[in-house]
Amino acid sequence: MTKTTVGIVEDNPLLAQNVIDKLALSEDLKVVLQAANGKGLFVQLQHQALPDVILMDIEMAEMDGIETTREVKRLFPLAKILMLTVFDNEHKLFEAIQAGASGYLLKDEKPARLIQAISEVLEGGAPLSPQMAAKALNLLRQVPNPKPGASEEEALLTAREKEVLEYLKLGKTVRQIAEVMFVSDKTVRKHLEHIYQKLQVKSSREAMAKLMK
Amino acid sequence: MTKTTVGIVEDNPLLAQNVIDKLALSEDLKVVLQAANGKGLFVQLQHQALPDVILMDIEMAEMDGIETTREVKRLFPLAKILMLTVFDNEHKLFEAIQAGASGYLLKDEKPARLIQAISEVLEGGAPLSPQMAAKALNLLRQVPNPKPGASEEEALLTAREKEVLEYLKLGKTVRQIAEVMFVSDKTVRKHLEHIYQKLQVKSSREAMAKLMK
DNA sequence: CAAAAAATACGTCAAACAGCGTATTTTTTG
DNA sequence: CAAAAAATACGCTGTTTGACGTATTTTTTG
Repeated sequence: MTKTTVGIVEDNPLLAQNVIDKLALSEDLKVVLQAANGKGLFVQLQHQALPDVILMDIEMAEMDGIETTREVKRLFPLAKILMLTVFDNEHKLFEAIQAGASGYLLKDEKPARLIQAISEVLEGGAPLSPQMAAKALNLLRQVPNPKPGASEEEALLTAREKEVLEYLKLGKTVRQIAEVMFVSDKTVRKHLEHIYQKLQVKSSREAMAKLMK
Repeated sequence: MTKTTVGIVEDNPLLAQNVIDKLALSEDLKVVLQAANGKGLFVQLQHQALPDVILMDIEMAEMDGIETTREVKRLFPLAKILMLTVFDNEHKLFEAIQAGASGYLLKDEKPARLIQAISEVLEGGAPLSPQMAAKALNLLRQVPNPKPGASEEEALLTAREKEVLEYLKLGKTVRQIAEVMFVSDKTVRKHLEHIYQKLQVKSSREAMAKLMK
């Protein structure tokens, strides 16, 4: 089995080392990237692959964790980002989630919990410390409509992909779409592949469901 | 230290016993109340105190977990309620949270996790299984309208058909729908046949397209 | 201009889907 | 109560879809 690659974005060297030490206890993890802030992260991502999981500090100078998360998700919609923080601030939690974070932990988590959280994220779960989960639920209860425009995700699609999606939403089959777009059905299927990838769904139905709310 | 009192509301005697067995592994817990549904719970609450935590099944006849939770919270705003379910249904999760649940776990949680979850709840936390947490975050990101829109053509459908259609609109596969509805996939297919006939469409996509305008 | 991204296209495979027939049990209704 | 409708379930068949991999051409962009 190949190791899970991990990236760390944290501006305090001591805390960064602390996290690295915790991760070192697992055989399956390998820290392949370390940066002190968003800028540093993007510089490094230009000549190396995206790690499977990124551990992101929230409080950073230069380009903070929220902003960085938003940008990473924009460029790599499938990126998995785990926020780490010392403060359990409800507003930050909300922002982080909106930005696309997959989980939210306190920095003093035990090594085992941190390692477990990483595998949870890879399996599609959302590791939250109980206090954070409580705040998340609280937000869900209170806010009847905290959400502005829905499909931030559609913006990730290329023009052609959006076009395909439009026809999909009209209930057309692949063949019908291919005809009206004057391309082969293979091409339409390839577009769909990319669309599903970006929207993180596995079927046309899921895609439609996601887009009609 | 005095023991934490626990109540169990679950209409399946086998599953209830299963939960009781898990809780028995902890010295600090004591099951002081057991009911098969909301009605039963309220009858018992008339002559005994509210337990520290209530474990509540979602799927129940008579008075289901969501409705019961809403009522319990109305009468006892400080009650701590942990939902237990076999299905990871996003809609139900949302409803449960709105109703006031403090946590949401799958029924097959390991004993240790269940016991831990109970203490988390008492400490103000919100234990969620990772899958549930992921769904919660998802809801937070794109706060949905859990309101079913009634159209003219939908009126032609039977109750069961409408139910199938709801899941279809959520992007579920036939298999997933069959599981949630406790019927075979053949039955769901048959329902779909009838739905398509009545809506005069030939595929799930067309059906969804027709319904989302 | 050179590199990167997008659009195009083909093939293969397994899973999912839709249509059709049939049939039993439950529920509703006249 | 008896008839009708709905819900349940199985089997069969052909079609469509989704997930891979690969590859060429066109467009965009730094």
